[in-house]
Amino acid sequence: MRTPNAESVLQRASNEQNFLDAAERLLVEIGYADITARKLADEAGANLGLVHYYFGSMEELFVRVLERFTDQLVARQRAMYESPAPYIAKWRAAMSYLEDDRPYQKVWGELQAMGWNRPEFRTRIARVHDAWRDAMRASVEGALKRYQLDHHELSLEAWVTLILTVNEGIILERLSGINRGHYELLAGIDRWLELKEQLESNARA
Amino acid sequence: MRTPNAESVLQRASNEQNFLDAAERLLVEIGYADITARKLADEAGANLGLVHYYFGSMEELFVRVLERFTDQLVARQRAMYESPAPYIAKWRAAMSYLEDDRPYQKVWGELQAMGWNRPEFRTRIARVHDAWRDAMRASVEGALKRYQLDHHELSLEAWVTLILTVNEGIILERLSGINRGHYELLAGIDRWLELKEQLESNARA
DNA sequence: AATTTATTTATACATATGACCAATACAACT
DNA sequence: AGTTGTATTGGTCATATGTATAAATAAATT
Repeated sequence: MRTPNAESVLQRASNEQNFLDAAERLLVEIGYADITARKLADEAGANLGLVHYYFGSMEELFVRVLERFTDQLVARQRAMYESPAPYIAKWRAAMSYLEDDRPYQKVWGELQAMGWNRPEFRTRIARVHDAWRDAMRASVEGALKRYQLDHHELSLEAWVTLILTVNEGIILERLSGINRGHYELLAGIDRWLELKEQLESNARA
Repeated sequence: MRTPNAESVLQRASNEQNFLDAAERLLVEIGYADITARKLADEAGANLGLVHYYFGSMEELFVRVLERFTDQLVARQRAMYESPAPYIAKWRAAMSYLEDDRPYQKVWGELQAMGWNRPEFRTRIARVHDAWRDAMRASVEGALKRYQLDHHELSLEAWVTLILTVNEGIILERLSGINRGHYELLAGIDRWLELKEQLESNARA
């Protein structure tokens, strides 16, 4: 008789994570379309047979990759927007992610592209978008009030959509190696936010 | 002796277009990753051998799809922005494309996703983005002057980037079945443009 | 130590794939 | 009609792929 003890359960989990890590690296390096069970085992430094021993099928492996990645993504977004920092700080934090996390964005892009042709994936990706949207809404609402933009033409939902789509558009362009105008737009928005912030703090003084 | 006459040259070209059309349909229906020579021949209603006879390889077939599609895309963008219509009309034309051309957008998305892992593709896609940007610049510049936005915080390049990335973000979200906030944002921008347009025409009167 | 279960390895297998080719059909020109 | 180059067809081939499995190895419990 042999029941798995705590240690071997941990070991098993760690081995699975090793495969998921390898899969993400391959998403970055070669994209989802060229990932095979053999390349994955190779990248993970493990035996081919383990892919199916652990995950049952490549399909299931990709589901696990998607689940782990999107869970992390949502957690990160929530953490960022839930902080009590002023909106401009959050904007800048989001922008620094945009700069630093190229591999992350490639993974996200590949997973989205997979979703375009797999309904199960697509619905999960749509849920992550919704979570992102929900996480940032309160923060944007506060900023609109603080900067007195809430009586303008654009509704809160419209502002949130604007911010989200600009972000997504920039990420998408970068995946194609396009950078033109990005710095100018982001710097311009930064200046604009700073101006609003100053106007507001002057008014309060 | 037999030299190909005009008719058979046309016939050949038409057969090739038939394959390219079939490839685009498959991009929409199943995505680039699942397209095989056999599925393509099937979709085109032609013999498998012809794929290789006409294009030499699948790789070359995809290059041809990319070339034809991007040429059409650039031509369409130029035609739209070169018209003498006021900016709000161009914006509305672009928005109606956004509504009507779902298959077009799926093809464009798939080609971009292919580009993420194929440098030759990526550079061509970047060129199309540049062409889009160049085509709209003069038009945006005119609008900024007309609506007296050119002395604001955002430079011309920043405005162009803003418009482009919002468009791309919306398209990207739609590919994942996401529509939240799109109507509100687009309607809000439309109202804002209309307001600017009215202010301007009143000032002139 | 013996037994039982979990893990790992190596290999096998049916199928799918891109590429290729020989044979045939076809159309144009002499 | 005969010749010549093109278009089309059906089939072949080597390789790659996902999955399965039998054998080997390791580890825990009795």
